Amino acid sequence: MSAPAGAHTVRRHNLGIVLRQVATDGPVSRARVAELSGLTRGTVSSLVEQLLAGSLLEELEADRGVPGRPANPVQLSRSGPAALGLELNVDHASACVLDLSGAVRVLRTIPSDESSWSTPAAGLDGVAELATQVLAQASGLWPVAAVVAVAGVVDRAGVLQRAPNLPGWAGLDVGRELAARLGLDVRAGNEADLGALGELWFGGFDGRRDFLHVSGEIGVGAGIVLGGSLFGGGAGRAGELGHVVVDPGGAVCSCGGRGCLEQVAGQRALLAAAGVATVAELEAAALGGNARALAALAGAGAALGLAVAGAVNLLDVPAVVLGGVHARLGRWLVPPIVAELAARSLGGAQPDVLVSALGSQAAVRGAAGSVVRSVLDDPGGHLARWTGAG
Amino acid sequence: MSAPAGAHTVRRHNLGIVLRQVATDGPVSRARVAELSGLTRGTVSSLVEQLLAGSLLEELEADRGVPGRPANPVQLSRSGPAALGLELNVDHASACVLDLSGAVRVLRTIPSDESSWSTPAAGLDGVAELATQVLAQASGLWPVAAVVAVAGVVDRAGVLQRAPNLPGWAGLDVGRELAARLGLDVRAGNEADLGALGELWFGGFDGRRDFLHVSGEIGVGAGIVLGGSLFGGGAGRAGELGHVVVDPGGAVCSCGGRGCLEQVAGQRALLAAAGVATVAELEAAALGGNARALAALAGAGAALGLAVAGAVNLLDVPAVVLGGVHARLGRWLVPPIVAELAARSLGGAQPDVLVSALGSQAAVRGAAGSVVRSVLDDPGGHLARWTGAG
DNA sequence: AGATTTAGTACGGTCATCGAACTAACTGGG
DNA sequence: CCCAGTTAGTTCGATGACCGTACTAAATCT
Repeated sequence: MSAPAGAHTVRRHNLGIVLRQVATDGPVSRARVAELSGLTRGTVSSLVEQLLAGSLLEELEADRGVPGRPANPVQLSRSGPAALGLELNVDHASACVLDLSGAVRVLRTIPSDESSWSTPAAGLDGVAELATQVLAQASGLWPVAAVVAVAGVVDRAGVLQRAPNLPGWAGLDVGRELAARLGLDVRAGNEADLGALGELWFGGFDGRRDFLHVSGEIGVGAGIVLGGSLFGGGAGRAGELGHVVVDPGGAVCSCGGRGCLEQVAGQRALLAAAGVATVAELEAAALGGNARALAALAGAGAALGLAVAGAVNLLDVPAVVLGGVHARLGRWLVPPIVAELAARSLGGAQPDVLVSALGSQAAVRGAAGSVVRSVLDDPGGHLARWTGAG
Repeated sequence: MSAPAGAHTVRRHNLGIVLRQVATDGPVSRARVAELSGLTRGTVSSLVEQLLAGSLLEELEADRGVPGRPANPVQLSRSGPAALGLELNVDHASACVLDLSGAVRVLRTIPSDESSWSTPAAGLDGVAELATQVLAQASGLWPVAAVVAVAGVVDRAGVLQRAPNLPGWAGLDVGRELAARLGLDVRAGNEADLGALGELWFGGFDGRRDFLHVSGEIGVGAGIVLGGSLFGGGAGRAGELGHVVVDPGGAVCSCGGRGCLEQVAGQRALLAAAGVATVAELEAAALGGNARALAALAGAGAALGLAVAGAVNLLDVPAVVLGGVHARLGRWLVPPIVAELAARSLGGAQPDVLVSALGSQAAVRGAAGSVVRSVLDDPGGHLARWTGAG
């Protein structure tokens, strides 16, 4: 059953309404918030006062020039609570600080080849180190929480269940480990899922609230956004696209299966098939018309299309966004994907295939963004934690 | 943005809490509701009084025998508002009246071969007629709303988008049509979806809140329940399993495609393949070891398994429930489905394959149940409509 | 008969909203 | 230079709903 409501609940709810109204309508006066939200001006004033006191909002200078008493607009604070996003991937790690408005204040990515991070502990130390660095650079901001994107299946408790591409990491509670190192609340999430959220909030596909985000790194994951929120499936493990079988007789995968999608369309497999060492080389080869590179890309595209078609038909999703490394290779991957979808889509209209502008930054930004989102969703809870009892 | 909250909102929320507490804990005293819900006894008394006045609850005789002042338990009213569920299928129509407790008070099914209902209008009249009959039999109950299950794709506005098995019905706003005939609020929903909800609420798979319900009638649909509520996908059209291609070179389907699942596992196709006329005959033949019947069932099972495997992997659903006609044929269909799932399930555990006890009644009961649910979800709204302004 | 126990009611206090009246601060015109 | 007009924001009493506590009610147990 759910919790009983009281006056306190009402306050909490309305704090959220006001904060989100300010978030969507930029700098805005109390009077206008009242108009837009349906609350009275008096109530809005009281709510705004509390949000200002908790430095979730900040007041701007009065803007004169129009008749009437000048408004004192408020906006999301640029110097208060901040969101820390982390990403822990196979070949790189990233950290990113956002202010409440969602603006990127610091963002750093470092390579992390296996040699330098020989053990999970070393990797966690490395990420924690990176996090403290970016936080130090984010002057005037203090982190309220962090979310870390990891390349593996994270269960609802935050434990990394499976991570075929991060040997030795399975079973680790990454959130807890990092929380201990950083002295911050840290939750872990799937890299593909958080990438999808990053795309939703910062990707510039304005208004698209339903899509499937294919996140190609070493592995291949899919995050599903429906109705503007993440769809996790039955146990939060939906969208494990990387291990859909696209070639029953294909190469053996790290997951134990055979012919998994990521053995054809994952970064490592793709580079190997093209006979190059880096994504940049692959791009150059493809631009130069190299037949082997083009064939590898065509094969990857077809495999992606096959895997995505099933998801799209079943979930009735109107768009597919290519992210991660696949975004950089979009010009070659999109045509075979579109072709495959055309051949396989039932009844409904064929989904659009779009290319992410965020590319490999989607996951960190989504991770940080979900911290921002949690504050915006329940500012009352945030205030209680940080001013009432913290 | 969402609506501002006030004292009124709190009341509404708490009315729901109390009503649902009574719903789950059977006849229960005010004091116990207070204990369970976290509200105070005074508040619960006031809320219960309002629910009694609106005849959503009814008071039972005091139960003596224990020390202390005897409790005056309340329970969901058995003689107040009722829910009307309707089903409009290819070869039958049903109507069902539930009281607030979810108990079936009247349930009738009539055959509806194409000859008797030559036009949609005739069909609608027939269903309306059936509805008035069952309502007349439900003495002491007055219907607050109805939901009608139809064998086709219903969009969010309630319009029947596609109905390959109900020629001439596409484009019809079935809810509005029946509302006009019955003088009741009627919403339309997909038969497979409502069947899944029926299974969730009345199927006896206690505690299972995540499953895929395959509803086999003339067509084959799937309703997906995740976390105890229906998953509709991007545009509410998720789970159109019947037209997944399972045999690219197979028979032409009414949807225009080729080799659709329902051309192998739908009732009509299954009977044809087995060379019998009715489901009862098919059962008898299979029990008698008839080779053709067994082969038809094995083929249908394999095709179902293939179609379901994709859904199960993508959505991460831990169980599959066979409903409709497929429930009756469960003993022959389950083994090939299990085999196919075993061959195709990735990483996670293999889902259970269960057989519905409700069979073809799942959809009507789910339809009526969703009316009950809407009252339980927002009794304040219900009271406002029926006692405040109606 | 009185103690004990539990159910339900009554009442004052608190909190957050609303509506309306009020004050504040600016523009623009005479 | 001053005053009307306009819009922003605050103040204050009323309302509604909850909570906590104290009270009454109606049984069983000793």
